[in-house]
Amino acid sequence: MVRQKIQIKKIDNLTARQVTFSKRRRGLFKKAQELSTLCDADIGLIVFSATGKLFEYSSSSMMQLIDKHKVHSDRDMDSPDQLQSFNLQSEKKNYGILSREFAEKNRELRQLNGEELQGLGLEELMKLEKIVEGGISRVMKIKGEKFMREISSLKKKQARLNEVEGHNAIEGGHSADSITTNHSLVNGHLDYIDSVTSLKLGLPIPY
Amino acid sequence: MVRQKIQIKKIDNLTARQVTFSKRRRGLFKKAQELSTLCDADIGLIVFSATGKLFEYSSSSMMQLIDKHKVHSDRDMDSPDQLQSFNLQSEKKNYGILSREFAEKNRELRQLNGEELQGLGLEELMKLEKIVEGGISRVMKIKGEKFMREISSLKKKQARLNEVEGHNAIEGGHSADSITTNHSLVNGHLDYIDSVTSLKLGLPIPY
DNA sequence: AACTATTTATAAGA
DNA sequence: TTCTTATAAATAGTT
Repeated sequence: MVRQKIQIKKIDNLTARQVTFSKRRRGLFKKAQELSTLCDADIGLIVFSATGKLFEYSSSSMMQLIDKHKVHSDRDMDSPDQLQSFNLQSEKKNYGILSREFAEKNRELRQLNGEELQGLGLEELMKLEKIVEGGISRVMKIKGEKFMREISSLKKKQARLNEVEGHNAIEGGHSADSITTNHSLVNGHLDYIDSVTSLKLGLPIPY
Repeated sequence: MVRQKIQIKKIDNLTARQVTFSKRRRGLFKKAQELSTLCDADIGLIVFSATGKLFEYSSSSMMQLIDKHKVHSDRDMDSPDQLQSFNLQSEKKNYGILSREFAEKNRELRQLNGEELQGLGLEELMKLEKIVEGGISRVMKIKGEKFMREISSLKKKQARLNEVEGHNAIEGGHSADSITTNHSLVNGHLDYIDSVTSLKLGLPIPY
């Protein structure tokens, strides 16, 4: 829609997805509020993020709205519902739903972990492999970035030490040559780690 | 907001209001659907027109979504509830526990998928990498075994065909030589597949 | 419904 | 997260 038109499909990059979620969520809520005001409509909007966080808007009361919705959709169910049996049923239903979702997530988790694979077909296995491969590459990418940052900070620290040592050396009468040599050795060592690490970790751009 | 910018207040003219309702309602539903797709969000949108007509959109099931919403909004309500309060409390406790476990599994799942990794330390990342590596190796092992079984059954089928062909050949007066040659070619072909497959799949013991 | 001049929303980048 | 900005999308008023 802007700097470039985008396809309406799940955004791959997590950060971009979160940013877009935040922006578009605001836009959506604003539009809902505007429609409600302009046209005197009763509107309820429920949004669960991928992480399960709830965002909601309601032009009146969400509870009332949901009840009203229930009436419209329940052209059938007309049990007498003694006392608060309804609430109990509802609680139990919630529990059942969550329980099933939990079992499902657990299964996914075990599958990603490489268990419970016997029942899957070749197609599914290959899809799973792709997913896990994507996962590991992301894990390794982040790990590599962390390594790089640590090494970079080590280098800076070393550079500062060298500087100080340099000053001391001059003050103490040592030659500039030895200082240079020492510096090179340190950098050489770290550069070696960098390249090896990059190779092993499959880093995006060797630092 | 176009030929002229409008104020966000109820539109006086009935016809204009109906037209705007129709246009903006479409826009709102489209935006909701886009957000759901782009950001993997679970969204429910309920709109009652001023005349009481219901319009709704849900990325999954409105019923489930409303139940999920109920759960989130019930982070407080704990009335004493005489009589069968025990069962209710117990249900709620179970529910709370399950809910937390669910959130935890969800997080694990996303981490295994390579998301939400920024907050983790080096140690944790390496542990995660080990887990995912274990996962992928198990996935590949199972996949390889499936391949092997399929190829094995293909071979058996081929062998039976050869046998039949052999009988026919003898009965029909063909030489045994040609049969052997044919058989070798078939096996050679399959053995080639086997070794390549083994290499690509990282099989435990090349069949 | 269609059109279109403008306003809004927003993707990408800082 | 928030701001900026170029561009896509939505839409108010008109036909």
